[in-house]
Amino acid sequence: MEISIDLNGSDPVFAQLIGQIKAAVQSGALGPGDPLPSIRQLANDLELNSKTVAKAYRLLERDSVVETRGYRGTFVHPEAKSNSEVDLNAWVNQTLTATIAEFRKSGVTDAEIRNAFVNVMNEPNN
Amino acid sequence: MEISIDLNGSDPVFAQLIGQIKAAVQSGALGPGDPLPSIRQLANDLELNSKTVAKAYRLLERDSVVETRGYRGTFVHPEAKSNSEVDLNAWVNQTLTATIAEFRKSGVTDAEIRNAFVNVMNEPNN
DNA sequence: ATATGTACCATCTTGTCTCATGGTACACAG
DNA sequence: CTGTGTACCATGAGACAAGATGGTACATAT
Repeated sequence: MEISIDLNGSDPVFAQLIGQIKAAVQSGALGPGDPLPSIRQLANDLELNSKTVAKAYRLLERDSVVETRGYRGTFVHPEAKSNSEVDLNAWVNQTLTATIAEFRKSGVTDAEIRNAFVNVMNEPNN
Repeated sequence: MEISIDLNGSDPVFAQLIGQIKAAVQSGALGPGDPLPSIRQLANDLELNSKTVAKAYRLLERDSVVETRGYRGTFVHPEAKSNSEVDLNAWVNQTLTATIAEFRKSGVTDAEIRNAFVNVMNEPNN
């Protein structure tokens, strides 16, 4: 499992980590149950902050590509391969595109859309 | 038609202008066909930049509260009263609230939602 | 002791958007 | 020549968030 990080790239580091691990899963380089390097270990190898690696692992676990077993470490999820193909962000992107297109078609200003957006995001609701 | 602007308020100036003109329409102080002060005139009276007043007028016309007749000036729209009750922003707010709630329910991070949002807003599509 | 993931505190830089400002210019009509 | 709305150029201040960093601490189990 070789991971290379481009600090000068436009993609954030944590996203590069996610992308490369997902790619390794899909190519078969990483199989179900395979152990991943520990957060601190990987951070040390790549000379990154442990919080950055932790962030990538946290998101990978939310997508069920990775499984964390407490103090025992992090492992590839049994259904990692199929789960790594699901793109939550693509769905969010499509939905937002359609919604915003409708707003604009109705004459709503981009500034108004952005304004409403931050209002909704910052509301104490759920 | 008396308009007072609070520079220290949290609401932006152009929004205060819109609000007060809509209020004047709903109270009957301004009736259909009544002329509004010209952009430069009002800007001068309130010691504002003409672009700020122009912004307010532009949005009022989009909402059909006001009618611009080219070089002749700006006038209250025939159906200004009913149109000034329609709240475009409320619709945007409700729609976004529902959409975002669904995202969150699916485990999407706020940071991811925000990221997707700015991507969609900045896309060169229409 | 050592190592696991995780949680909280915090700072800093970078980037982007809003709001409001200013200047200049145009076509139009009185 | 003056006044209408409108359109471009541009800039500055302020707010906000992402990304990444650092330190400290915890319960867990070997």
